[in-house]
Amino acid sequence: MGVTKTHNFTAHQNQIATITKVLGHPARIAILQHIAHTKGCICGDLVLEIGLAQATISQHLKELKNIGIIQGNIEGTSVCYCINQDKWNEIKENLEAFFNFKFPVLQDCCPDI
Amino acid sequence: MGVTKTHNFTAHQNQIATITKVLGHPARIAILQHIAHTKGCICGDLVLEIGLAQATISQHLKELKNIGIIQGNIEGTSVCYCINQDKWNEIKENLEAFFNFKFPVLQDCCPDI
DNA sequence: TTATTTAATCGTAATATTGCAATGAACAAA
DNA sequence: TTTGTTCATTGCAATATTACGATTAAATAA
Repeated sequence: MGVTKTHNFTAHQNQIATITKVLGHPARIAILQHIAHTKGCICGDLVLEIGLAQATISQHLKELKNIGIIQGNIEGTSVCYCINQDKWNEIKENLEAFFNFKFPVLQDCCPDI
Repeated sequence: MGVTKTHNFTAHQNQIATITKVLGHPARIAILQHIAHTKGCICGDLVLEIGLAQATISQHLKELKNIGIIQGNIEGTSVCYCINQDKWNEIKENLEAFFNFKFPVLQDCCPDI
């Protein structure tokens, strides 16, 4: 146990959960914000900015790369990370679609009882 | 070592991460969708619908309650869960604000190199 | 009262995540 | 070449999460 039963859920449910799971760590939120604001930056910048060990930052970057929201270009000994804006927008729209569910008007919690 | 360094991050970063972390499991996405579509339902319904044990569903419901996105009303031996629409909208706007970051026009990844 | 129903909680096992030191790989500079 | 720089990967320890059986608690029904 401890293993999520992915097969119990729809592809869409798993997709939303995969994305939000990656977003579900403050270091990764901070990394996204920093990269977005600086138009790309190398990993070393993030170590100073965020205050976690280089290995830890590298691991968080890997997870962000996994869902495609960032990409890295090698530049000599550095790596330049930046936001993949297409993927960013795709994820944004995906979450918006989830949250834009139209509730029945004036829904109460258990109104009949 | 397995413990997130919350103090390294801003309150806003932690807030976004807390919310997305809770959303980051397909069972919880499925639960939200089911509750939203049925205008509230008891826990037993979810066990049948989702195919996890009652204890597991109850645990997921607890996490959703923790961020306030659902609420439960006791009705005899049952509990009626429903979406807290105010909180739902608050979370929605929170995530939208995060994703509505305006990137500099025509940003390339490392355009100068 | 004694069942029955329903959901929360407890206890536990399996697995995942977080974080870091150490190491490795690739390149640049001397 | 050797040395230094930068980031990825490995290996490990600590902690968190997921899942479930068993139990408990609370309300209802018989």
